[in-house]
Amino acid sequence: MLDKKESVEDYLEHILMLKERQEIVRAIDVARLMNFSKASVSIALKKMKTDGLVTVEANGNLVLTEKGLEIGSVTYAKHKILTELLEKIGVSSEQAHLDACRVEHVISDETFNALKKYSNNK
Amino acid sequence: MLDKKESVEDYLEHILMLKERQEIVRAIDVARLMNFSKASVSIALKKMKTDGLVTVEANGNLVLTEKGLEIGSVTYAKHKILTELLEKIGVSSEQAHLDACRVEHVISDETFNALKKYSNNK
DNA sequence: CCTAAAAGTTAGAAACAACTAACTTATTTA
DNA sequence: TAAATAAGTTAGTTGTTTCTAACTTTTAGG
Repeated sequence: MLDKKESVEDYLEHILMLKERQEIVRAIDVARLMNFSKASVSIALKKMKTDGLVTVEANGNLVLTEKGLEIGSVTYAKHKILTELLEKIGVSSEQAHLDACRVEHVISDETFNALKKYSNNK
Repeated sequence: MLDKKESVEDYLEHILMLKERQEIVRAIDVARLMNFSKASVSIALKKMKTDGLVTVEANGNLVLTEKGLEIGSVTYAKHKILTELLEKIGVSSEQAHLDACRVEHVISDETFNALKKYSNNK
């Protein structure tokens, strides 16, 4: 019943978040941001490398592949729109963020598009 | 990372759905509705009995305890509101239903209340 | 340059929730 | 009522993702 999808999306998204504020993003940065052990991140990255979602440069810098970027950026976009919408209807910033973190993994493209459209029409 | 919460909520919610259309709800009905094996339902019910969420009558009828009813009805209420809202913004009925099924388990009370309020104010 | 700290990996374990297969118990129906 | 069908349980397995502990590798400071 449970997806592996969710976990991968989360990793990719957090890598992108880190990329917004630093050029070099290493496994340890991901571990700290997500509050996971280095071991968990290492294992997850191994799988994501195998699946062609990420590559690692000589200095440890994580680079998303086209595929990884696609998944990660869609997830991140969902996150932003959801947070925004929740805040608009009165949810506190922190809670909106937390809920968006979970909801972003389970909404369909159809719902995402509808939300995007709604968000634009204010 | 994944909650057991989600699974329990789902079972309780589906029992309630069945209660809306039939008086006697047995394990087999839950299994059919949720598309799970009898074994999975049996194990889940065992735990839910232990946790004081459900009781089973002599004829196999499942009865939610106060606690079970509380959790199940809140989940079901979330489901209904989410489905309604998604449909309102143009998501197809089927997809709205599917997404609600997943989102309902991960939104906070704060978000739920905000959505309820928003839903009432049209 | 060499040692100490930081980063990364591997091995092994624990939860959790689903599954199949095989079994028991209960209910129908001929 | 006996046989067949339906319902429920148990045992054992799988897959996923996290953890800790111990190890190796890399990086930096003195």
